[in-house]
Amino acid sequence: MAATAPRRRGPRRATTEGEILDAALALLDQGGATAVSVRGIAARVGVAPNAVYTYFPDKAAVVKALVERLLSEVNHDVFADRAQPWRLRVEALALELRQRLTAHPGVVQLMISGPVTGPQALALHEALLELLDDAGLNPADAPRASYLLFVYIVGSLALVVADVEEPGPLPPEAGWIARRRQALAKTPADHYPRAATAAATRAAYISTEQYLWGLHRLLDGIATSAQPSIEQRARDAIHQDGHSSPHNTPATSPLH
Amino acid sequence: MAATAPRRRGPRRATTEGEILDAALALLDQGGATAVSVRGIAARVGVAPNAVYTYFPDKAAVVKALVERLLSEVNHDVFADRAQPWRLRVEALALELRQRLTAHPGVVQLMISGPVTGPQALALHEALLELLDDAGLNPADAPRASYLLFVYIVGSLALVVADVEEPGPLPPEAGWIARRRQALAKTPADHYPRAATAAATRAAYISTEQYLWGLHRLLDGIATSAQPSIEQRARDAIHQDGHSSPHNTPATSPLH
DNA sequence: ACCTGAACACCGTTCAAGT
DNA sequence: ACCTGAACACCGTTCAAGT
Repeated sequence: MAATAPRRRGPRRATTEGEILDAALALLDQGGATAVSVRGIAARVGVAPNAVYTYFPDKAAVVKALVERLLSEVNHDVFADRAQPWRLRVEALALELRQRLTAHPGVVQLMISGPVTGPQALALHEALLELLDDAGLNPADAPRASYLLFVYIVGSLALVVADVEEPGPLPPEAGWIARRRQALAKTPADHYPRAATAAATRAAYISTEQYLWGLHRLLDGIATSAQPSIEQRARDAIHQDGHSSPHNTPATSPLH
Repeated sequence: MAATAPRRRGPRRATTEGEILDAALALLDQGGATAVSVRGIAARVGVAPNAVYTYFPDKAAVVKALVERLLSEVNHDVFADRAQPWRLRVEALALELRQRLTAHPGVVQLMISGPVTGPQALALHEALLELLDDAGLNPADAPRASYLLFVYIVGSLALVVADVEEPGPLPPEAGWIARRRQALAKTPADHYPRAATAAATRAAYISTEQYLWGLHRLLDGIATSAQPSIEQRARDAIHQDGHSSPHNTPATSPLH
C-alpha cells in the first residue's frame, strides 16, 4: 500500500497524510468522536476542506486509518513472552489494549462504526490466535475464543466511554466511581430492590477491577470447556487424542 | 413522568411525542443511526425542525427515549420462569435481546452513545439480578456477572452491526457468512498464518452460533467461580456457609 | 499531484414572533 | 402550549478550475 514515494527534497510541507491523521487525532482527543470532521481536519492543517480528498477517498477512510494508527501503538511485547502463563498473557493484552484505547476515548466509537479489518487489527488477531494456541486450545476453539475476548474488550471499552458525556480524557477512576455511586444511590428500592442494594457494586462497573473480574470469568470459561482437564492432560502426555495439544502452561488463574 | 395530560378532544393531532419516536424509528430502520436527525424527524412528522424542541430538550433526549422504547419491547416472560435452569433463562434473555435489537440494527450505536440508565434498562438489569440470584450467585458476584453479560451482549451486537456498511435490515445469516468467507479467504497466509487457516471460522464470527458459543463460555466461567461446586452444594444442603444459597437448578450446560 | 472557490444538500440549535 | 421563519454555525462531498 505505502509505495516508496519520491520524497520531495523541498524543506517544509510534511507527508501531509500523517498531518491529516495528527489533526484528526487532536480533534478526537479534545472533542470526541463527533468532533472528527473533514472540515475540522482541514482547518487544523491549514488547508481547504476538499484538499483532504487528495489523500483519502472519504471520511470513512480517514477514520479507518486513524484507528489503524492507534492500534499500531499497541505494544505486542507485553504479551509475547511464551514462558509466561497464557492467562497472564491474555490479561496483559487486555490491559494494554484498554490503556491504549482509553487514552483516546472517542476511538472506540470510531472502531465500531465499521468493520475492523486493517493490517494492525489483523496482526493483533494473529497474535491472539498464537497465544491461544500456546495455551493448548484446539484449532477450532482458538479463533472462537479470540473473538470472544475481542468482543469483551471492545464492549467493555464502549460502555465505559459511553458513561461519560463530556468529551476529553476520561476522569480519574476513584472520583468517577464516587460520582456514579452518588447517582446510583437514588435507585428507587421499591421498584428495583436488587439494583438498589447493589448500587455500590454498580458504581464500580466502569473500573479496571470489574474489567479484570469479567476477564477472569471469561478465561475460566475458556479454560473449562476448551482446555483438557488435569486428568485428561495427564493422559494426553501418553496418548494424544487429536482434540487438544497442551504445550507449556498450567491452567491456574493468576489473580483469582 | 407521563402525567395524565388533559387530552384534547379535537380529532386529528395524535400525541406527537409518540409521533416523533415513530419517525425517528423509521429513519433509524431505513438509514441507520446517522439518519436519525432532528430535521429528518420534523420533515416526516410534517412540521418545522424546531417544533421537535417542544417535546424534547435536544436530540440526545430523543435518542434516549427511542432506546427506551425499543428496550420496552423486550419480552421479559421468556426468561421469567424460575422452574427453568438458570443457564437456559440467561440464554433466552440473550437471544431475546439480540433479536429485538438486531431488528433495528442502528440502535446499538445509539445505545452506546451515552449512558444506558432509563427505567426500561434498569428493569432489565433488575430482572437479570433476580435471575442470577435464583442461580445461587452470592450478592457480591451477581451484579458483576450481570454487567459482564450485558457487556458481552452489547459488544457482540455492536461488532455484528459494524460488519455491514449499508444501512437497513441485516442480511440473512447464511449469505452473509458466505460473503465474509469469500473475503477472508484472501487473508495472506505468509503474514497471518493462523488467521488465514481460521478463515472459515472467522467468517462465522457474526453468527448466532458464535454468539451462543461465547455466551456458554461465559456461563461456564460464572458458574465455575461464582457458584458452589457440586460437592459444596451437597454440603450446603445441610450446613449453610453464608457464601452461597443454591435454590433450584443444577449447573448443567443446556446446549454444550 | 496538489490545492482552491464555489456550490449543493445537509446538520443541531436558538431566538423572536405568532396563535 | 404549540408551532413557525429566519438565522447561525456547522457538516460531507463534488465539480471545474488553477498551478
